[in-house]
Amino acid sequence: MDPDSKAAKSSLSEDTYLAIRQALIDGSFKPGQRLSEPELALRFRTSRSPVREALLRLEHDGFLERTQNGQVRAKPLDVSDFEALYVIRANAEGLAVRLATPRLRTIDLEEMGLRLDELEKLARKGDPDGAVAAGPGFHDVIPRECGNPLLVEILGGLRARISRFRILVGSPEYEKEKIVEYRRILKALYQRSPEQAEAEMIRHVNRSATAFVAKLRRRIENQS
Amino acid sequence: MDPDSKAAKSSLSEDTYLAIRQALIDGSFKPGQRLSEPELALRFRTSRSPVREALLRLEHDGFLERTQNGQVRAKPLDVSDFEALYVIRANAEGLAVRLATPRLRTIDLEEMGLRLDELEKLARKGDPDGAVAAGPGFHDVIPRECGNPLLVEILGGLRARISRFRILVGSPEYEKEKIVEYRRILKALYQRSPEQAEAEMIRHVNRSATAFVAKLRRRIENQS
DNA sequence: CAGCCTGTATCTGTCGACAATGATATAACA
DNA sequence: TGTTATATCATTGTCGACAGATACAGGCTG
Repeated sequence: MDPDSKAAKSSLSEDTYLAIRQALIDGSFKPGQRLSEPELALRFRTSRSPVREALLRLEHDGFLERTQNGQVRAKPLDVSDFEALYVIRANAEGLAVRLATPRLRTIDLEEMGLRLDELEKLARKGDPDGAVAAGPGFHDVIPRECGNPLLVEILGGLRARISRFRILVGSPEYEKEKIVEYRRILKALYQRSPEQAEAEMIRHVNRSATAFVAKLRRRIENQS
Repeated sequence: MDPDSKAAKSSLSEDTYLAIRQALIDGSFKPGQRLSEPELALRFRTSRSPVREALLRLEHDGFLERTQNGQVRAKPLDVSDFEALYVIRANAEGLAVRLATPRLRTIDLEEMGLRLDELEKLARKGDPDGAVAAGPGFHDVIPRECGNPLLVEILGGLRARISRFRILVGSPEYEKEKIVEYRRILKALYQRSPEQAEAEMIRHVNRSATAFVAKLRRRIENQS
């Protein structure tokens, strides 16, 4: 069997899609930068057809935009877009926990607890990279068990689009509040209270977003 | 200026996309039916390239799915998919009203009130088609004013996917409860209460969904 | 020196072609 | 007659080519 069931069959289209996507997320392709099909085809050693498909998908994913005459550019990173994304994400993450609450097995909660302890340990040692790495792990258990594949897909798309904004502010620094919030969510899960878990999650995501926007605004002010 | 700013520039890709999409929604292409690129190219008098782009977009839109070897089929209509869609839609519509509540001008509320009166009048006269036509009108004012373009897009996609299920149960019949629910939402809007508007909207969408599922289940039982 | 016109170069949308892969129908055989 | 092997056929992924459209550079003019 396929060890990774999510893996689409390898093809030039798929590879090109993933490569361009990565370049957009890590900033190799800068916001606003124009991307021409022949150039990309040359860069990724393929022809225009796979590039075209990749660009089409990325446009649909919200990474690219088209000028009036079909030219493609990396979507600029506006604060307003970020906020629009995050409002929706907060709601979606909230919905995911709410759906997941009755479905999570005790073993899942224990896994999340362990990851949380780990995260806290790393944070105490002042290891921000480790802390960042452990954070998403916690976040992945919930969609995995929410039982709604479409929601998982939507959430994945939102998170990917949001992750692009990190090139503006660097890696996220560790926040003490995060652990407190995670513990609150976990507590609500142990109490099997969907409403409370949802409320805590939404609060968590929103606070995280406002912190990010504040950082973003500082950056923009300093640079201008 | 372009009278319809949403109108993508006319092209074979776009036309083919819209045509296939329509065929999927109105049932000309049946759930599970296989769609081959050469065949579609022939049918729409174009070459495979525009067809390929159209199929790619439709796959991303959730109308199509691919077998393991890349062949494309109209996505089957499962009750579980319907429920997954509707859970998300309920939340998204709720979010949309919540965001729209402080932004709606009185004139918008009056417009919605008028449409609602109209709807009620048609319903009393026993004109289900008219009632159905007036319903969505009410629903469109809110996203239009919610101030979040991404949310509008997501909602549009969800509604389109859901609308495909109508081929299973025929046109929706008029429901008295709908008007009551609309009036409740409108009342919350007049009171400028985002939370209440959201709660009423979610309730409305959820009830509508359960009614639909019930109808669907009856159909399936009768047919089998 | 600024603004306009024009020619050039590039890009996108679309097309047909080809090879490799996989499905399908057919025929041979137990 | 059921099963298997085979040959045929259709389909997808990828490529290069072409035409129309557009942006850009450079020269011309006031």
